[in-house]
Amino acid sequence: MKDVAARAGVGLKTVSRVVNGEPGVTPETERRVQEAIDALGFRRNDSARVLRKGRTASIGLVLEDLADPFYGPLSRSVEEVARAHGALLINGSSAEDPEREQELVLALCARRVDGLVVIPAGDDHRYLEPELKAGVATVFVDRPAGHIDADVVLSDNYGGARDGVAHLIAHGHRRIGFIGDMPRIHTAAERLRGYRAAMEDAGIPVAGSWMSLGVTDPERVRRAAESMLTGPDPVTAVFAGNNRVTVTVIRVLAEQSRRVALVGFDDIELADLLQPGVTVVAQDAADLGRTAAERLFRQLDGLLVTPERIELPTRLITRGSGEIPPAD
Amino acid sequence: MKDVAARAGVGLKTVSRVVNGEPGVTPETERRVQEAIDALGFRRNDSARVLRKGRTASIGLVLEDLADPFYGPLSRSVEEVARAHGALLINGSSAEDPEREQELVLALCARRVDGLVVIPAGDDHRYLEPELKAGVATVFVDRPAGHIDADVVLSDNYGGARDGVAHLIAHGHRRIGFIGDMPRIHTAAERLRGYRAAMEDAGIPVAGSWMSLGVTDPERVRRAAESMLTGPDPVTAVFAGNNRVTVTVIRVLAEQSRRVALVGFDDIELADLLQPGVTVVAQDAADLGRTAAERLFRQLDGLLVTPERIELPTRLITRGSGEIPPAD
DNA sequence: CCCGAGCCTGACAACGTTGTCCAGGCTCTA
DNA sequence: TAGAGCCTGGACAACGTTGTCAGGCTCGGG
Repeated sequence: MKDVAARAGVGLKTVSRVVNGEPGVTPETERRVQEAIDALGFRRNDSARVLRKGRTASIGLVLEDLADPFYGPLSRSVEEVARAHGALLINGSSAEDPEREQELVLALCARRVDGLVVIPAGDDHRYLEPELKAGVATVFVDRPAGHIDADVVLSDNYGGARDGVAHLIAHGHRRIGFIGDMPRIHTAAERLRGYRAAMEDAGIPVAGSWMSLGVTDPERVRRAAESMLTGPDPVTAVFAGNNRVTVTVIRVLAEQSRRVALVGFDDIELADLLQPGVTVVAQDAADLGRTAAERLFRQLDGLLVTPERIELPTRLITRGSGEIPPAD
Repeated sequence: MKDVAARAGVGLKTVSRVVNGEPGVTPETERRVQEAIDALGFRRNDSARVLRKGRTASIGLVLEDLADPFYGPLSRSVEEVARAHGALLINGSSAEDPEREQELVLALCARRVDGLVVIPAGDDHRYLEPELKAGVATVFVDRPAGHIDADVVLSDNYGGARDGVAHLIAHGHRRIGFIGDMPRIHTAAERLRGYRAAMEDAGIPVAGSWMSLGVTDPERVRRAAESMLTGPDPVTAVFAGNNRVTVTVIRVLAEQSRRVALVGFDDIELADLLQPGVTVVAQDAADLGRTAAERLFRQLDGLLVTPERIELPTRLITRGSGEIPPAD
């Protein structure tokens, strides 16, 4: 900027005025400055600007895995809202590791992002307290924060799972398997709770062998599914706790001779083209992201004070696999 | 930091030393400083640090759409490499709009990212020249840069498409349709070129009605597919130019009474579970991202000078749909 | 006992920008 | 023609950090 000022023969502040489109500069002067800018290929240094102004016009998004088809649309919708507010998005994947989550969040705070959208991996976020006090707007998504009071936007995991399982029960199933992630993950625990509630509502006692918790890699999901299908008290239907589990279960069911019903949590692409189509409890990832980001910016505008918990509904999409009758 | 220094009763520089783990501080002093840091919830301001040191330890990634299942893994692998180098990733979607691409890239440059990974939307990148001269490391991915000399990492779109079409020809097809994106997009043009080459190699003249270029939204892809299936010179096989086209074509083919062969560019999830399984030319998105990011950091280490063009191979995965014989 | 070496520590400038404040010149009116 | 008021432009400090350098202290050797 100094160079530009020298070349244009004006003061520093005048260049600043031109760069920022501030009023009070003669067209003639502005032209000279603009010329110098183009000639020197000058671009304002936003780091210095941030230092002076205090706002970075950027927000951070910490999620589990950018490559997961559930988080892609979520991330995109957060980005859209950020863009509408003139902010950039810094992205980080925690890989479901609480330590890595904390490391990422603190790195983002050190960058002085204006706000944070966090899909928590850990269950204790007291480390964020100084930052919150310092004014970093924060919204949690998909799972609530641990031990701190903050905004959170999530899907109705409990209700969705309960409806999905009730759907199977309504089609005559009584022996229904559940395969989900570790119950330490909020969404997984809620979905399990929904499963149990639906079973209890129908007066069906749940056998321990029908539930598989904490398995998530394809190989172990496969073994879990096979064992509940061939065990002493074989299930006639399976409720899959998330998109990755669903995909593996589909593969296992395709190999079975008898027909087994399936309802999965999370929609998956091409689910309607499979034989049978896959019945799912769908949540709207983009809507989660949008809602969270909008709330974040409302915080930044100083319009919000009390943290709130927003729950978005899920939707049962019937496509065939959930309507298969029990084959005892 | 000033506050910390005051509270610990030491100089500014001493606090800086403690924060950065620099040697030359008595354990006793360090303890006092650490205490003050904890008490005040101090966190180093990286903006100021950047301003002083000149490096931001962050890189920018500009792609078309974070929600596209092709870019998720790519983005993730770039992030992994960045993480390994202690850098954060700033993400932006251009929505295939050249203007928005430029806007994003320049915003990232103003933030003084150390490097850029760009999946270009436009075909003229001369606007980047001042930045390149200023030392911003840059690698283009998936498509080459326009009018500037820069590193680029891409898939063998031409070869992949040629092989895919040749595969259909080898299974007896002669009337093969091609549905792809606008030829102004490099990948689309290359794949079209591969299609033409395979046809020419086999001595098959291509009818204009067999090609649909520039359609990309589901509705128009559907119409294009239907018209080449029912036209005067109906095709017996379709080559789909990208993942989104493939998905729509699958839907259309599922409605047909006769069996039509299909090979798609880009792998899609669950492709193996459909009836028939979808034969595809797969490119490795994660590998593209990783290769590009690694090259970026080698640039940053000053190890590279001459821009290079790196082409990664594609892989034909046969699953059934591409092996259907022609039904004349 | 004195001096030099070596270790800690802190003062200060600088990074590039913007907000504040003031000066100088111009116009317009009385 | 003089004074008031407006408009343009520049000097300067400050944002929070780090590199440079110098000062003061301790300790050991002469």
